[in-house]
Amino acid sequence: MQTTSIGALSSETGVKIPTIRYYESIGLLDAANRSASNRRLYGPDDTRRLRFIRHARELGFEVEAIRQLLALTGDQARPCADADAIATAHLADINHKIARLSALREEVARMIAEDCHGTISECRILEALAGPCDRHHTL
Amino acid sequence: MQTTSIGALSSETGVKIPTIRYYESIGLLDAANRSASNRRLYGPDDTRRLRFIRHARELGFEVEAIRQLLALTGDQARPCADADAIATAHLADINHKIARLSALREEVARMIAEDCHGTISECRILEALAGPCDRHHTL
DNA sequence: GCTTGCTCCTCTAGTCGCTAGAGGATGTAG
DNA sequence: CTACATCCTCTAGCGACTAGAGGAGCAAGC
Repeated sequence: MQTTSIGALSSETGVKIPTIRYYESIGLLDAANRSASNRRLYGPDDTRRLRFIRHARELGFEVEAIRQLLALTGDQARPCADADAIATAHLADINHKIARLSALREEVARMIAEDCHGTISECRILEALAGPCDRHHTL
Repeated sequence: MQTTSIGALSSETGVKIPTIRYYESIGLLDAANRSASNRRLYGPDDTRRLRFIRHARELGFEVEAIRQLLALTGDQARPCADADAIATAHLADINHKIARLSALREEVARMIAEDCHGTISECRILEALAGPCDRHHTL
């Protein structure tokens, strides 16, 4: 049942070959069965699992969180409040990041808007980065 | 004129001591003068420069961008269009990150809203992560 | 059968921006 | 004089990969 090479798995899932090997090395993927010539062989289950991992990574879940989610799938009877908790914590984290980036955008945009009049010595961007108390000094 | 220890510089600027040494090692800060007993000594210029670096890092500028900004400050006559270009590129990057995180937030929020009814085997979160074509299989 | 070129293997080291720790020297206060 | 704080250098670790060396195997064309 295991006929897929690592290269085929890679193009099926969009995960690079070294990354697949890396996932194996950290235990996110089980060690693959090997062919007679020691090449890794994969089956459909591996494709699904790797797609799950990739998708979760794209959504910004950390490897540790993915490990937990995968562990949950091993226990069909367990209440999925656990998965919910992981996702909810992740959502809070996302909101936090967005808030910080938005504040940052304001600041950088303001910096650019107040731009300069020709030379570095008058540049508002560098002044803005130097901080409120340190204008007109050398860096 | 150079009387400040690394510890004092650290508490003045909020940059941790190992980080200051690290900045020196990568050339963001010049190698500090040393006391008779080989301790680093800093003056007000270092404090300003380090504050600039810290502020720019907090704003998410990468070390390489900061290096460029600092290089600009060395040439007072140069048009600050360069600084503007760096900041503008950074702003575009921030906007891109915000857009991606917002899309992500939608997806994770939807995932959570469609939550489960008791057990893992029915959990929408895990299904959502498995992707559109891979529901109801083992991972 | 042989060569060419692709894929695969393992292993090590590099990326970024720090952070932590070992092990030792020096400075300061009581 | 004894603590203890602060400093020094050096090495290794973090997360999540990525890149490269050096070698083996495999499939296709001649």
